[in-house]
Amino acid sequence: MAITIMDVARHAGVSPSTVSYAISGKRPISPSTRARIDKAIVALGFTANAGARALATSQTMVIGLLTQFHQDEFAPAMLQYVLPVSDTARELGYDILLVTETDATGALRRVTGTGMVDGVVLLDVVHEDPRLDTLRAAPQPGALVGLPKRTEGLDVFDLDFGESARILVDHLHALGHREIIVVSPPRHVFDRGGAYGWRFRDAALERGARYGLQIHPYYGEAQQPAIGLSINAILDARPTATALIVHNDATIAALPSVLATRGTRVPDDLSVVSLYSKDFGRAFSLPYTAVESSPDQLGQQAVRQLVRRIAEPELAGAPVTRFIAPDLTVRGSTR
Amino acid sequence: MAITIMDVARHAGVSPSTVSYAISGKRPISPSTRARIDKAIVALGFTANAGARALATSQTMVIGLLTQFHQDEFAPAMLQYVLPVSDTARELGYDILLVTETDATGALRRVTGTGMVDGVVLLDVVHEDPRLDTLRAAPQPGALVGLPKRTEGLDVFDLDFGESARILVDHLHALGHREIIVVSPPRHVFDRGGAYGWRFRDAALERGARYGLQIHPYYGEAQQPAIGLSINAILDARPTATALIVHNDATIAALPSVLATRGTRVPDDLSVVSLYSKDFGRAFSLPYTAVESSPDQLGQQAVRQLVRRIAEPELAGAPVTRFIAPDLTVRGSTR
DNA sequence: CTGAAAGCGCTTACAG
DNA sequence: CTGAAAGCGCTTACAG
Repeated sequence: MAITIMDVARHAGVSPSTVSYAISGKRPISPSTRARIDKAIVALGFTANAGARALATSQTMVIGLLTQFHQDEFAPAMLQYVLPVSDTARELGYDILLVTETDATGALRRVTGTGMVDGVVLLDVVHEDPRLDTLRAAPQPGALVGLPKRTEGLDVFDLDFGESARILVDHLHALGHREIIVVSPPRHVFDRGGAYGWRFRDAALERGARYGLQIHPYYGEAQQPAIGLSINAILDARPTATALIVHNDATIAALPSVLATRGTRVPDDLSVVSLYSKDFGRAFSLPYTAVESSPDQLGQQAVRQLVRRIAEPELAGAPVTRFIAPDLTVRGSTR
Repeated sequence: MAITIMDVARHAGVSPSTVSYAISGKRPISPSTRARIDKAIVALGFTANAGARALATSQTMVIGLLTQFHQDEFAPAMLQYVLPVSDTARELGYDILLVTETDATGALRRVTGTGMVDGVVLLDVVHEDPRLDTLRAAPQPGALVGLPKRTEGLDVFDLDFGESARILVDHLHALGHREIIVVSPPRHVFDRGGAYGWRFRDAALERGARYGLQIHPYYGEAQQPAIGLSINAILDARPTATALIVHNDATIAALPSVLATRGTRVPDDLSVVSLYSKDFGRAFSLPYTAVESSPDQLGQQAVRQLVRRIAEPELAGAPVTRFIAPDLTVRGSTR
């Protein structure tokens, strides 16, 4: 049906292999032959069949993107990761197969087993992620966004949550705050093994202890109206606290309206700092001083490393675990 | 490298074709043969190579999902469409190739030309969408989400924005409101040809005129702080208006905080109605009576129709343009 | 500089 | 009920 390399060859009066070489540039072609081939390609509107090429080369030029949408997750945060991965992949010549199935392990087995992809990026990796065994057994390489318990043999990329917490505590400490509330992700994130929760919280506690600060850690909520109720309860319970560190997407997104309703002014009544990306902050109009969570850098680095491993396995070297250095953006929400 | 149908055949002591038939079920296999084949498949961990299968059958079992991310777009709204499309596709046995390139037309040509996909879903279709000519020329079928000017030969799915506007005007009219503000999408959405903008606004104006209401249409903004400034300016300019219809994702998301800051109470000082999806409302904790924008239904219907056209082209019939019937959810934001 | 041929791993008429 | 063979549309050693 569609037009093939045979059609182009006939039209140009050469053999199919010559057309193939002309396209790939893998061997010299005389100018006149090349011209005829180019003309034929344009005239017939030829594009090489991806399946045939994949079969012949064992390369699909497709990367699988494995997302996880927990039912209780704050959805708007996900797209920030998907887009940079997709854009970086395309820059490097790869397309993205988006895999959103609930049965993530089965899905991973499927896309690697069928050879649909040359490699995979796993998003939202948790402490004991069931996908990792499957990934290790797969013939294709993979890159993780999110730090699991065991990183052996895997390329891992994550924000440095510990350092992020220390930067925020340092910032508040330098301003003279002595009693600080920390709102973590919801409890179920900890239960599920989202290590970023305790990595951030524990670092904040430790740093606070070193300075002799009072740090009050709380689990946050993921949805309204629970968010508003919990913030109000926490602030009521800690009337002498002067600063709030929010490490919770849903809570920080709702915070402006929660505080406005409560009549709490930032930074006059309360200093607020957080951790979110530029895009997220813009979407939700967040005015808070925050560590940039850099989903674009994470996605980009993961894809680049993955492609390196796909393209030149021998040169890619030992597995890496890379933490993005946090970057504080001051927005005047602290006093 | 990976294990093939030949390996399975050898292991089971049958021919490769028999293995293929056993897997596809396209011809009867004796119980004992079938048992040996099944055992071999499990023992070797065989999964058919997708590229080879695609080449042999000219079916990839992949659907291309063409998204458009306008730089000024309100990103959190996009994922609502992506997920239902992906989930529905998987239910029907298809994977999703996610295409996010800025050069949407070129990308569409690429994925259809290489035969990477069996069909495509175009998201966020505008009035004069440059992708449509390419789609019409492609050998694969496509389904649109969003109504273009010319629908010839295409399957189109969209919310009934006209009816949505009428339902909201009717609702306010029945409550006795006589002067109503309508906030539309940003002007650049109209400029770009996002027909949902004027379909909604014009229907609201027409309906209002029929009842003898005063309807004040305004373009909304897409980002803070412009959103807050514009809402404040509009409300100041129309002090006698008693109701606000918001057809603008970014504005409705910011409205609770804008109104709280302003000291405007809903519904005591102002009745507010809008148009957004359940998930969107939950993510942003929106308390407004609204028409449900049903991205899940749109995505699902588009994929189902597309798969019908892929699987049985002759039975799929003439192209359809289908409008989802709007559904009002009353949340008590009107008086 | 170019061509003929084998092969990638499946599916599916064609035979029996 | 099963097998041998052709073919899907490319790529790439092998020859010249």
